[in-house]
Amino acid sequence: MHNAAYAEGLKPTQWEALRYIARANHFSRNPGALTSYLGTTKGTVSQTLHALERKQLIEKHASKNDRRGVQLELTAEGRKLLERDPLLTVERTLERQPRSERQSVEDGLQTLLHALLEERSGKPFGICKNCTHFKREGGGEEEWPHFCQLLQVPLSREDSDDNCIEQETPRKNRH
Amino acid sequence: MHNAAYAEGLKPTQWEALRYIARANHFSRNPGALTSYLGTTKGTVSQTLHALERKQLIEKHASKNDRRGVQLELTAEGRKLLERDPLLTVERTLERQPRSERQSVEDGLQTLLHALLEERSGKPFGICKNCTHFKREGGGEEEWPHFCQLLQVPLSREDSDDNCIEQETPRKNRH
DNA sequence: TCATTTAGTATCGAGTCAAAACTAATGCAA
DNA sequence: TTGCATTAGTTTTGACTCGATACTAAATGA
Repeated sequence: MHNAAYAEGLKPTQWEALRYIARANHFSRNPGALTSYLGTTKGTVSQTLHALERKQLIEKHASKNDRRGVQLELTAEGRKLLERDPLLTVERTLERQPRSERQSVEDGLQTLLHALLEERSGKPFGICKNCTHFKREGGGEEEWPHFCQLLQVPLSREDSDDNCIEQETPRKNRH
Repeated sequence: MHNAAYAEGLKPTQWEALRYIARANHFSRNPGALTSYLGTTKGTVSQTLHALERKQLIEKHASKNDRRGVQLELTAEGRKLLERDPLLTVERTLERQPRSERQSVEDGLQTLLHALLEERSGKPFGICKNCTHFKREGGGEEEWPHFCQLLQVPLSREDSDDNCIEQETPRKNRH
């Protein structure tokens, strides 16, 4: 898999960053959140983003609230390249397995991931709307129907379906 | 896991190479076989081995039969470092799972590995003594009890238990 | 108001990656 | 036996990752 991740002239980390941006909600679409997701350093991420920018796969915009902040967005080209993501092969292979077998692999890997994260004191990312801070229909407006009680901001439908760096789920099976 | 593989001042590839050398039988303990295992290029492997040599974790010896060849061996230090292999964490985590769950993860990943190898036209490596060319008790001598019918050479007990680049198993479940 | 914190960039040295050019030994064939 | 192709491995180059360190500029807070 490491090997496959050198496809299309990108490096493994560049693929990871591209995937991240595609799936992160807009609070999480910045260099800082990506740094925490990748578990690396700000400097490295800055360079990776610079490389992706040169390849015209992403764009950097100024953040609205914070003039230091950078908002990351995929370009059309970036979105298109993700259709040839080498990781899709894994997905397709898994989909060819019988449902029960696939399920047990997924469960096993999920457990492994959480154990590894705990040991490395990393933070799991998760879908916004599964979060303890998510308040359905708490936003009021049509375009921003939901609400985040942690950040105290209304949420769009898209934000709710994407990954968030602040996501917190009540964890079962902790030991 | 990618992240964890930067432990102990080594890079992911250096760990892979170290592990490989530790588990390969002596026909396979050379730069060429490692290149094929890693699915990369000779040049890259040459540099990685050079780095490991500088760190005194491996040694290069002249090959007996072929004066171009290089025989790779772990140093005592290299062997010792492998006891702190970051991948051992994964092993230990898996061992904490119930047997049935662990088994299904292993089966799933095995399937995934073969599918991926096939797609990338890579060659699976395997244990020498499970090979179609392996002839038990075909060597005659005490120190070299077994025999490889492909390479036409006697095999030591250690060689038989290790991975071989030439390994071929009669595959079930091919589709 | 001024010091601290936070968000991100720039630069450094070690190392990976593929590609290409290289050396030296081995095989093979006329 | 010569001579050429093949094979094993090294070296170099340019783009890039990685952590560490030093930096800039904006935000925060006492």
